[in-house]
Formats: sequence, C-alpha cells, structure tokens
Amino acid sequence: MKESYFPQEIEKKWQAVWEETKAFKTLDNSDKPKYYALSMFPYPSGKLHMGHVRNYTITDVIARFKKANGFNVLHPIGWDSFGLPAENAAMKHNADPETWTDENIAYMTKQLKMLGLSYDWDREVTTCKPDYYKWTQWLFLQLYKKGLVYKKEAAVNWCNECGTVLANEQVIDGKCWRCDSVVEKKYLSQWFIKITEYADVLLEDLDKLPGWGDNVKTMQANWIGKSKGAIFNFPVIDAPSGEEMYVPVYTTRPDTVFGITYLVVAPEYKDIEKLTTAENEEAVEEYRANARKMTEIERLSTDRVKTGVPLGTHCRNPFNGEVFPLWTADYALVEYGTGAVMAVPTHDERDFDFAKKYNMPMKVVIENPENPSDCKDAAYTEPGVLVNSGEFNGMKNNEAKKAITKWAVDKGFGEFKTQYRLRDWLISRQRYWGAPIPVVYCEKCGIQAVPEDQLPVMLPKDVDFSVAGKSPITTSKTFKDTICPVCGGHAVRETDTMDTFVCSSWYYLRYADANNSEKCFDRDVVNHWLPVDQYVGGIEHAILHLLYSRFFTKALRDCGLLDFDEPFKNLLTQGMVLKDGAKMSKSKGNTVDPDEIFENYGADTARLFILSDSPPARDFDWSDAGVEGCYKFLNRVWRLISTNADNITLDYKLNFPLEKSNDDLVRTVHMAIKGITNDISNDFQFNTVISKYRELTNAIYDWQGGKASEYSEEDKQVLSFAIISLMKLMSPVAVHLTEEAWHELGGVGSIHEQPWCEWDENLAKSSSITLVVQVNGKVKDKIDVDADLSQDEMKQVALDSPKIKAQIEGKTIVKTIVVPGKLVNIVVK
RNA sequence: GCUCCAGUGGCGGAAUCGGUAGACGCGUUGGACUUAAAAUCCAAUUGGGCGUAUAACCCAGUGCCAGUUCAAGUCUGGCCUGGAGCACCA
Repeated sequence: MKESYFPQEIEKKWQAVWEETKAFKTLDNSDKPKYYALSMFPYPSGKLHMGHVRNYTITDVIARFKKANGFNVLHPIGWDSFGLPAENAAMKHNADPETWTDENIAYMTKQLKMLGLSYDWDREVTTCKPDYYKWTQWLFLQLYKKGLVYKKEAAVNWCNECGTVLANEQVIDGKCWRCDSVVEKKYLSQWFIKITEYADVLLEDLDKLPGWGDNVKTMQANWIGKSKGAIFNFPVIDAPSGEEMYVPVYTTRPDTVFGITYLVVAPEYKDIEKLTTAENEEAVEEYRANARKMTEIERLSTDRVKTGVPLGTHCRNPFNGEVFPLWTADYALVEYGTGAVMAVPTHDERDFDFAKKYNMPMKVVIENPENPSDCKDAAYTEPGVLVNSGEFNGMKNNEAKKAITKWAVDKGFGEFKTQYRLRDWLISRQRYWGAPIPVVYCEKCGIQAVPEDQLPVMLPKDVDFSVAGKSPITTSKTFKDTICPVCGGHAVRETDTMDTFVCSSWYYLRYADANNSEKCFDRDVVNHWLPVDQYVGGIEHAILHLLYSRFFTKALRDCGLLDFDEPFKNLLTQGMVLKDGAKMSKSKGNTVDPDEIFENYGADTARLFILSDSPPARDFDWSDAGVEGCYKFLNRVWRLISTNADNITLDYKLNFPLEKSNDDLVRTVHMAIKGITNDISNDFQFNTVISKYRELTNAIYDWQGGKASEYSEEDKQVLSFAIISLMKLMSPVAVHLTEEAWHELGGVGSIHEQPWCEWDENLAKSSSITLVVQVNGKVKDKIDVDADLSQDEMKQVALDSPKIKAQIEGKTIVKTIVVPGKLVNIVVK
C-alpha cells in the first residue's frame, strides 16, 4: 500500500469503476424496504457551485448510509433545464438554447461524477427534452380536463426585462425574482392553474408533515393566508343609472359594522363606472389612470400616504339604516376579497389614516370597559365590548362577529366566508425555452386541447432570438399554423410556454419510472417509491417549488394517477454556503470553484469539509484553512491505514477478555459506532459525525503510541477491528479513500456494498465513570469510580472526598441527590 | 407591523432526559524533528484573581432581567439583538 495519499489518482480510478459496473443502479424489485433520497435537481447554469456541492453531498451521504443499513435506495438526479438563462445566453451569443443547455449539462455531469455521488444515472431526467416535456404537456391536459386549468384576462405581473409575465410567487418586493427589475401590471389573457381550489387542503395537510421544519410550514401557511370572516351586501341608494345595485364587501370584523362611515372600492373594481356620478367621473377616471401607471412597489408601499376620491354615490348600512359615501382608493386591492372594503376608522388603522386625511366621521363601536378609548389619535383594534351597536350592545366583540353575521345571513344580505390570500398560479410565459402549452385556437371551435396522441408539441427550431419585444417562438414560420383537431380547419397554436415550475412540480415522480415511453409513469411504481423519504434542498424553494409540488401531487391523486397526497415526507432545508460572512456570489467575487478544490485536494476532502463545520440546516462559512484541515485529516487517516497495512486482517477475531489498552480501544470503537449511527439517524448531524471520526482516529493513534514496536497477535486483531470500523464509518463521506483502502487490504467487492457497523450496548459503555460531586449544585470534585457503583456507594465516595469534606464542614446536610452513573449533589445549610 | 428561526471562547461549533459548559476542528502561542523549510509530532489556549515559573486553589461565565428547581446553555415569563419570510390581504 502506498504510503502517501494521492486523492486525484484514486478518485479517478474508482469513479471509472463505479460507472462501468453501474455500481449505484437501483432495481425496482427488491426484498428490502425502499428509501427515496432526493436532492432538488439543478438548473444547468454552467458549473456547479458550492451550494450544489453541499446539497448533493448531504443527500449522497444519507443515501449511502441508508443503503448500508439495508434499504433499497433510490437516489436519482436530473436537470431542471428549461428557463430564461438559456434563452438569454442564446440571445447574447447567438447560439441556440438547446446547445447551450446540453453543453452545461455535459460539464456539470462530469463534475457530479467527480464528486463521487452515488446516482442511478439510468434514471436521469432532463426537463427540456421531448421525452420529458411530452409528459409535462400531457399532465397539463389532465389538469385541463379536470377543470384545473383556465385562461382569463387578468392584471398580471409583467417583467419588461425578461419580456414575460410572472407568477405572484415570483414577484419579490415588487421586483422580478430573477432579474430584480421592477414589475409592472399589465392586462393580458393568460393561462392559470387553479391552485386556490386546493388552498384549504394545502394548508391543512401541513399538519401531516412532522418531518418538515416549522419555518417552511409557517411560510407556506402565511402564503396561503387563510382568514375567516363574512361577506355583506350593501345596497346602493343612488346609482346614476337608477338600477338596483349592491356592493359586496369582505370583512374579518363583522363586529364593527355599526361603525362603518364610508366604503372603498379598488380603482380596478369592475362596477366602478356604474357607481360614479357624472360630476365625479373626471376625478375618478384620473385617479384610476394614475393607479394604473403606478408600479407594484409604489402601490403597495405601506408608508405611502393613502389617497382616494369620492364616487359621489352612497350605500345604506342594512344593520342600522345609516347612509355613507362610496370612495375609490388604491389601498383596496381588487384581487382580494370582493375588491371592496367597508371602512371603520375607529377600529382599523388603515381606515383611520384615510379618515383622518379626508375628515371622515368616526364612531366608536368597540370599547375596553376598563380603559375606554375615544379613538381620536389611533384606532382601537384590541378586543372589547360592543357599544353604539343597537341590539348587540354589551356583547363581547369576538362573540358579536358570529352573531352579527348570523343576523345578516338570516336577513338575506350576508354570508360566512373563508378567504385565502393565495392566488391562482399564472403559468403562461411569453418565452421560447419552455414546454409549449398544448392548445390550439380555431376560428370556429375556439380553444382546443391538442389530442394526446399528437404530443409532444415540439419546440420549433426556426426561431429568431434577435427580435426584441416579443417571444422568439412567434418568429417561427412552421410553428403557428396547424389544423383544428375538431373541425380539421385552420387553427393557430398557443405560443406561450409553461412556467418552468410546472416542469419541476412532478420530476420526482418521473424518477420512479424514468424510462417509461408509454406512460407518464406507472401508478404502481410511483406508489411504491413515493413519497420521497428525504428531500434536501435550499430554503429559497420554501414556497414556490414546494407548494407547487404539493399541489401537483394532490391534483394528480384526484386525477387518479397516484395514491398518496404529500410528495415529500421529510424535508431538510440546507443553509447557504457563505464566504467571509456573505453568500457566495459572482457579483461579490467571493465564490470558490469546486473544480479547484477537486484538483487541489480531491472530492473526498470537499465532501468532508462541506459537512464538517456546521449542521446541515445552518449556514456554512467556507474557509480555506478548514479545507486544508480536512485534507490533513484524510492524510492522517491514510497514514494510519497504510503504515499498519501489514498488520490488518479483514477476518479479525476478538477473544475476550482483552488486555486493558485493547479493551479500551474496542470500547472506544463501539462508542464511535453508536454515536455516529445516532448522529446520522437523528437529524443528519454530520458535523458531529465528523468530529467522531477524528476522535476515533486520535484514539487509534494514541493506542498505537502506547504499544511496543512489535504488536502482539491480540493487538493486531484489535487494530484490524478499529481500522476497518473506521473505514466503514467513513465510507459514506470519504467514498474514494475508503474504497481504495478496502481493496488495498484485500477486501472483496466494494466497501459501499458492506453492511453498516453494529455496536454492542455493553461494549459501548465505559467501565468507569467520572463521578461529579456538587455542593449546592456547584461542582466541587470529580472522582473516577466504577461504573456499576450503587447509589449508596456513590454517596459514600462523595462524602469521603477530602475536598467535599472541606466544603461541608460545619454545615448540615439537608439532602443528597444521587443521579446514577453521573453525579451526587449534596445540599447543605 | 405580523410570523418563524437563531444568539455559547479569537472563529466554526459541541453538550439524548434539566445533571462535568466549551467535545471536535480552525486560528494563535510555545516546543520537538530539520542545515533550513514543508510535512509530522507534543503541549497550552473562556475570562479574572495572577506581570517569574511550577503546582494548586478561588471567583465569574452560554444576549439581558426575573422565575421554577437540589441543579438551568437546556424549562417558564418579559425584554434586547441578528437573520429569514410575509406585508395597505380589510
């Protein structure tokens, strides 16, 4: 065995062997229980970054650990390869997005292999390939048939920079999630998926996910934003047309209806023109035009002074007969509730601000009996008792919510209403590099789905990327014109493509049956492998991808395609990779190229280091010194093995009782096995796993230092046990080093096929313990004693200690607490 | 403003149930080996009492203030700070 560690050499060698032998291929049929370990698949942007390295290493170690523990493990990888960067690169370099994407995939595949990841490459999926997007289109059609896809004219988020619309989830602080430019509102006819139909079950089923972090679950719950309230219809008494009109209002505060002093509709409110008098028309029109021009940021800014104009018409309050004016103001949002708000300035901060500015009347209707507020300086929004509220006076406001709504229901102008903030998912994109939406427009028959046997609707090749201001796909001469599947007449293809998040909402299902050319996936196969047992990825997908995927799973279940309702049983959201305290990014120039690490230190060092310093969920600060330290450690392990190679045998036998130093080492090994196994099993605490590798290595070195130059036969057996255990324990992390050493020591097959180490509970216990003796809860002495001392004996040892004697001298012992195997606490006065 | 998460040495972090605070590593300092360096090995490393060294001892200490307990990094209440998410959602 070579004395020095040459990672580059051995890594290349074993990667080739694994690839050739398909070492990590997963068979569907196995007697073993299944385990599905999944990393969020990458966008092929060009090169791997350290975030990828961290993500894939974590999942890889989990997959290997589970495999060694007797599971049939599915550990696949693929490419989320549709999307704008490919198209932008195409425009910039005048290449085509497919070539750009393919080249990136090829390069990144090479890097993944260099990292020594145990993927089943036969299940690789690539979302931009027709054999994948055919099924994305097919699933679109299933949802369409199910009534979960529709097209409508709507105010949508438009990013000028990207030249396309965005889903609500893709607008961050009023800016585009991708390019950070300000998002505008546009009125366009667009395709939507009815995710709102699943709002309630998406919220409720979060409780079925104990394996998800609370942070992600609360983020989703907030995003879905369920609130309970009521809708009341307010009759308009002076509509200019003279017709009978009502303005429905959604409120979560039915208890405050007696305090309404005006009503606000959003500038985009559908009936606003009919509710405006001739005298006010000009001002209202101007106000609305202004609101249209405003960006989402300006409009939604909370510190902006509220503005509005009166419509000139009035409503009657059916609860008390009072008459109040109608206004339009942009603090009312057309997309939420009914687009109209009943204003109670005394008990709502926003209404209060508005009322102050425009001198609206105010009327207190909720009061804290102990500390009544006149609401002159601020709205009172705390609980209280109803006043000035007719027959409801004296009622607690929380009870009044129900009573008042019920009253309105009985009288026929109100209903109980649950409202969600979640909006339908806008999926059409005016871009080229995505899955074409499989519908056509026929002059006679209207919108028609493309028949399933005509899928995939292929992306055209004859497109011009240099035309600004419109989707490149519309420049194709061959794509648009087609035949209507119903009447056979002329039809025009939809030129919008799907949001890439549609592609990534079901890829984890395809892995289970990746090579099925007949079906999207086989129901039984998917039912077997899913749900994913462990999903690992970045927190940035907490809402977007994870919510969409949960929706897809539920919708496909309802389409009868599968039989489970949550896709990801356990979710590990890994922290970011930082350098010098800031997220690694090209713009900050603090990135570390994985290739350089592979080249200088090898993949095993990279894997070890990325797991070593922080628990997976926390942010990880990259340090060059840390990499160096891990490299030195691997050298140290290698040296330990190589210098002892002649004394190591794979079929060692331990004949108890052992000589003391040997007994101690065997005990240390058992403790390490136990500790490492538990640390991986509980929450994947890889940082402590690695510290235990180091402890065990240190212990073997210490043991060796205490030995004479010549080992006894027993020494050799014990050393073999220790070193082979260390190698097996390290095999999920240092995948190449351990494989090489395994073979150098005469191992047959792969170390990665070996079962995990087992420990003996009795041998994992120390024969002696350090007894901690406290006086009044403060540690005063530590005494080495036999582990199996009785409680009385422990107490006696404690009282016999000279240090303790000195401490308690002249005091009375009030009581003595003995914690078996740990400590004695003497309470004195 | 609301929600969630976090706060422990110079740094990353460790500490099943409340039971030795600081495992393991990085860094630093000193030493061994070497002509020298690299590599390697050994030792020290929370602060203070404590500015010769050695050995020992004592006190304080896990963001802050209270509380529960024989015993609190860990539990409870109230704050402070940082991060993340949502945010005119009626």
